[in-house]
Amino acid sequence: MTDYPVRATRTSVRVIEALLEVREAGVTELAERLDLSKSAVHNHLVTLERVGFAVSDGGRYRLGLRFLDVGMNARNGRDLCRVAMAEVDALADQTDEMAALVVPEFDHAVYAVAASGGRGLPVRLGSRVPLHATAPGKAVLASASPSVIDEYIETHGLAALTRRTTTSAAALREELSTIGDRGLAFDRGEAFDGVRSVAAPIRSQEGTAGALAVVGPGERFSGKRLEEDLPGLVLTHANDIELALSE
Amino acid sequence: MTDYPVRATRTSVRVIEALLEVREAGVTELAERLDLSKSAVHNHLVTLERVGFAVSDGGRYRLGLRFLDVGMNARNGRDLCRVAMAEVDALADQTDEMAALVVPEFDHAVYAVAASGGRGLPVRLGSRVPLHATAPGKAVLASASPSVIDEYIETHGLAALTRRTTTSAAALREELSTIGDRGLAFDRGEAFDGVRSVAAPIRSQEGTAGALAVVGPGERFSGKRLEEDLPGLVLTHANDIELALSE
DNA sequence: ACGATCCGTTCGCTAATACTGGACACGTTT
DNA sequence: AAACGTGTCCAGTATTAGCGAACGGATCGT
Repeated sequence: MTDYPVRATRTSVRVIEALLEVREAGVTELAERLDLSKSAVHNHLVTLERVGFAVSDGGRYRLGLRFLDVGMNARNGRDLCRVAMAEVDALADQTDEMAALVVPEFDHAVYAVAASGGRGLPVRLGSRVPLHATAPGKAVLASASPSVIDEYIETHGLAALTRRTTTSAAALREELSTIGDRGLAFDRGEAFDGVRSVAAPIRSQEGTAGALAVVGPGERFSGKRLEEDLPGLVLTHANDIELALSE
Repeated sequence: MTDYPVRATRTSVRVIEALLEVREAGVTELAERLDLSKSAVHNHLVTLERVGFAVSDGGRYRLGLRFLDVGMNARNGRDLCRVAMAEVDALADQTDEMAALVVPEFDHAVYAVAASGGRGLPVRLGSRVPLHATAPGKAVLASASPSVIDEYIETHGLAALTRRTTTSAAALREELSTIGDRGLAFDRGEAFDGVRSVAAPIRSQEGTAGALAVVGPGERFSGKRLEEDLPGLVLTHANDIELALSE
């Protein structure tokens, strides 16, 4: 239990995390799972319900949709996300694939905006993936300074998500360097088997703010389409976002 | 400050709500706004950051995208929402308008699933609207017992959001009755000027669980399309959802 | 139909802590 | 260079978070 200055808040969050896992639970079940007294859990649940973060339904509790509200507001509160929405939509439309804006947070790549182009794979908004195993993640990482990259590798390691994940620090550094030069990153099944993606970094005055990506199945992401067509579209829209951001 | 059993959690939520309003703020600004000491706010912010609910950027704080993650998980954790996603997509596709699943929570209508059919109006996921002024809201309300309806009217009143909002209790009760009979609700600019919608309740074994709706501009929502075509599609998909839910 | 058993909730109690006010360190500004 | 502004840290105390036991209501098995 590393230093949480406000312990009660940490406890409430633990309750939230438990509800995240089990979807729905009673007081007793949560108390056992969290190793807390029933009354403590009850107090937290009542508080969470009062603020809309939990809902009770005849003794059983689940998470409230207020999280959706806050999450969407948090996202829309960021200039980059608001600006990127139209471009993500356009990219999804033109490619007929899933397009997304990814933003780095706590050393992870977070899907902040997504649009499924009809037949595209679904990507859960808000989901996190490691920076080293996905095209947008690498695009973001590539424009960081070498020392930051080293630190990232050191603290997080390079976990193998699939057989194709880059797990060698040297190989990753090399790849990041070429990504930085071209302004384009690829992922060929490195995070999920059979899922490929193309991404371009979005740069603002204070460094790289995120990445624009197209994600799709290996069957459709190959050959000239993967090497030229998709990269061209991604680059165009990434540029548009950068332009819209600067003014 | 009505009874919040865990006061510290309430305080953290107040910090979150403040950040929701101002998007980005420093410790001092938040302390003034919340009438708390700087150190207290600082402690809450550090705790919130540790759990991913806030991010600091050189002294300034904003909400973390973890809210998006939790919110999406909370939503997908509900059978109704998961089942409805495909139908909402299909409805948006067929109508080329914004389609949405609305779920009641804390006496409000919450947009839980949404799909913009290309040219549809955007609806913010997680946003709340009063039950009495929107088609899906009325659809949900209509299948409640008369006593529940009376209680709702008594506690919330019938605020006029536009000139067309139904503000008379008698008129609302009458309308709800016909909505209950037909299984269809309409909204002609009652919540937002120029915005109309058609909705059908989704009924499960334990009452009405939500409503399926199509939302669009008055120019396209009129005549036979509003009266027959859209209602037909909404009813069909609402039925499909009920079916998928029951097994 | 009726105990037995489970659950959510309530109620004191006490050790732990959330908040205050003040001091510190750092960056920018005047 | 000094005067402000900021975010962060520190000690003290009134507050309270969490515990354990008891209550009342529902559900189960018999």
